[in-house]
Amino acid sequence: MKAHHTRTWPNSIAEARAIQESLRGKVVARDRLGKIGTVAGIDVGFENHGTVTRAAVVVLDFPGLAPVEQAVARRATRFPYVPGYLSFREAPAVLAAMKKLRTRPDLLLCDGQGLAHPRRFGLACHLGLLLDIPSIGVAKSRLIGTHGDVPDEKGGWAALEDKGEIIGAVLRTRAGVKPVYVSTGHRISLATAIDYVLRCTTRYRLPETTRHAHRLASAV
DNA sequence: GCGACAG
DNA sequence: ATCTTGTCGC
Repeated sequence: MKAHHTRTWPNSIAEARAIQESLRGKVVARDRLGKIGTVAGIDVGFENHGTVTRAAVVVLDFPGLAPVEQAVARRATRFPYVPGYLSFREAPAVLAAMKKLRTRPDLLLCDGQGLAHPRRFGLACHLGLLLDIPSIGVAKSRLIGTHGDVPDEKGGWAALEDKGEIIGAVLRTRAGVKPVYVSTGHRISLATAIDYVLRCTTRYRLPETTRHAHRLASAV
C-alpha cells in the first residue's frame, strides 16, 4: 500500500506554529546535493487585491543560467501575511507550479528566509523539505538577527546572528547596493549557499533565478 | 506595554 | 506584496 498524504493546511497561527515546530527537526543542515545542472528561482505575486496567489518557477541551466523551463500556477489565497508564517501563505501555489514542471531542479533559490527565522523554519526550509530538494533562502530584507558592517564589494558578507547562533549571511551581491539576506533552506550549508547565490548573480542585485521568477509572478 | 516584522 | 512617473545619483 502507498502512503497517503492527508495534509491539512493550518487554519490558525497556533496550528501553523505547531507544524513549524514539528517539521524543523527534519531539515538537513549539511551539504547533501548532487551535481548541480539546473537551478530554479521561485517567487510569488498577487492578483485581485490579494485574493489570488500567483506562483512562478523558472529553471535555469547551471552554471550557464540560460532559461530551460518555467511554470506558473494560481491558487485562491487562504492564509494572511503574518511575519514568521510566510510559507503557509505562499507554499500552496508554489507546490502547484512545481508539479507542472517537467524538469526536477537540482537547487531552489527561494524569495524569503530559510534558517534565519524565529523558529528556524522559514519559507526556504519549508519548501525544500516538502519537495526534498536542496534549497536556499534569499531575502531582500531582514526578518530577525543582527550583524556588523558588510564590506562594500561583491561577495563581501557579515554573519547574521540571533541568540548567539549564526543563522545566515548578509551578502553584498554587487558594490553600492543594499545587501541580501542569505540563509540555508534544506540539504545545504551556509558556505555552499553563499557560493551558489553569488554564482547565480551576474550584474544585478538579485540572482538571475529570482529576477526571472519575479518577472513571471508579478509583471503583466 | 512598546516596537519589529520575509512577502 | 500592491497602488505608481519622474527623478536623483554614480
